[in-house]
Amino acid sequence: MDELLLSKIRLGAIAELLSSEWITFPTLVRSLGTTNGNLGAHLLKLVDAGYVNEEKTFVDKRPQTRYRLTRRGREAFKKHVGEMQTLLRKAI
Amino acid sequence: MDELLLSKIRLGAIAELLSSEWITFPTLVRSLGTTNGNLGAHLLKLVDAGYVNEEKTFVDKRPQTRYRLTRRGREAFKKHVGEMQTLLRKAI
DNA sequence: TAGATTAGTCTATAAAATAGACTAATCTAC
DNA sequence: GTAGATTAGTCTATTTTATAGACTAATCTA
Repeated sequence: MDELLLSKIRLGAIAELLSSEWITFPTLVRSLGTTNGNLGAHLLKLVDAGYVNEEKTFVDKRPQTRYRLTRRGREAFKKHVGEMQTLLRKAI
Repeated sequence: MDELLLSKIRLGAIAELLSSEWITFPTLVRSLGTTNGNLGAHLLKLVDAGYVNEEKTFVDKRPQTRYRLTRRGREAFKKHVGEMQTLLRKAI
């Protein structure tokens, strides 16, 4: 079981990233309804695990950090769901 | 998203309970490889949420606490898996 | 009766999540 | 140009949660 995926914020971030390409930090803060500090800590874990890529650039002379799901992150999420489904079969 | 189900120990307990009827406390401790105090705390949350029933009896003059998944717990787990699947569709 | 075993709770510690202060830079309006 | 507002993001302190193991109370074994 993937402990990284046992988190509301991290799962929410992955959900957002599943359907788009790059998403910026402030966009994720708003869509997840959390705070800068909290999201920053969670994203760091996802980056460290290789589940998301982080890219720091400047846009209009302002810093911009954006994130994208990696293949590895996508596969990890699929695997996680598969494990849950396997468990669920026992429930029916 | 059901925060109660975002826990390795609690998910593990539910996985055990999905396939059987009543399971005793020490059996769960052994199968989950955790400690008494830890499991006790997690089971308390599941009981408080109405996801599992707790029954305290005496067997051979010894106390025995055993647990069983409730319909509500089963449904909550199903719903949780369903939500994960919904997310996953975006990933493929 | 002494020591070992068992069930389970209680408590202290460790780890994780969270909020918001803080820094540094740009923008706006005077 | 400068004062105040805004933005991005990091850092730190606090709160919450998870965890381990001590502890209690009872039974069993020799």
